[in-house]
Amino acid sequence: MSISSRFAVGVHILTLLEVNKGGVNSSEFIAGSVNTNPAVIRKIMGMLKKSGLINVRPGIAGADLAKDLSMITLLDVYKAVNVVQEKELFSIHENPNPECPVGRNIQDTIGPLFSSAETAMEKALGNVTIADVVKDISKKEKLNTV
Amino acid sequence: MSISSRFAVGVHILTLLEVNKGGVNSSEFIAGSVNTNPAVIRKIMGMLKKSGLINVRPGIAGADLAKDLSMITLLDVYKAVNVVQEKELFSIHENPNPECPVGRNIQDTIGPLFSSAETAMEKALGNVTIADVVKDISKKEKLNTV
DNA sequence: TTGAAATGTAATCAATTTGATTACAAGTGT
DNA sequence: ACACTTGTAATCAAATTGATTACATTTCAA
Repeated sequence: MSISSRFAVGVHILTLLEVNKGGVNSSEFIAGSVNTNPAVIRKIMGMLKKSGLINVRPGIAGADLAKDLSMITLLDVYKAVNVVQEKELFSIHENPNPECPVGRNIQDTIGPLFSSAETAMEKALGNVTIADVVKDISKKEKLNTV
Repeated sequence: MSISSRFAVGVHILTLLEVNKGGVNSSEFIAGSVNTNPAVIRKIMGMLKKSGLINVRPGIAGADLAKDLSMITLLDVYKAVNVVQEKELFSIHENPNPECPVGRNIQDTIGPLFSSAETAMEKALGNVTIADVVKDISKKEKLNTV
């Protein structure tokens, strides 16, 4: 299984808010860039808003970043869109046999190990910001334009 | 979404093969410890076998480890049970708008970033072996027995 | 103040995945 | 020959995803 593309879309949205900050970033406009339904965008924007990453208001078209580009990490987005619940990247089978030495301990033993791996992944996400994403896209655009 | 418990069950199986290496580790016995259906165990064992982690033969009851405990990492198990396809821990939305600067570059930009995070996670899994798991369970058992 | 336009949010739907279950062919040893 | 086990496919309910539709609520301008 893969982690929901809601995460990638969240990054897309934030990036677009910056790149198109001169224009009106309505859910419909963003949906056109992402290529999905405006309602999907609004749902994700609601999550980004709830986490304090963007400003959006009912009735008013458009949204913008609530923080500096360089202060928003991919981890912030990842957490915001709830693609994985805390400590649940890896699921562990429930109700193993308590009468078996392995069964009665396996959960407590691998739980922390799985958490460490999950944390390592999150740490990597925390080292990248939306500013980095915008910068990379700018670089790619310049190369394509030459 | 969470990664399939097939991974956790895979670790459980390998651990049990060691802890109960004196006995006959049939799919039925293992299923009793994991608390699931024998067919589920056989399917996972088939994957572990295909990756060279265990020995199992048709018609012959039981299985055993094909390598030294300390030479089997959680990453080996993770790869063996196919819970996540290569470079696909994070899914990225398809068909973003090619007429938008963000849309036409977002995939190539976040792809490598997501891969790095995925690799960080895998590296953490690679640092732990089944021997470590067995050792931890032994420790817990001794504490419980006192 | 009326109406157009946008956000917020819920409900529904098809597609996909998971784990459980059943069934049975094929291999093995007594 | 027979009992037992593995290998494997098919089926099924439950859960999740993303798309879609619908509509209440909010805002602002005419």
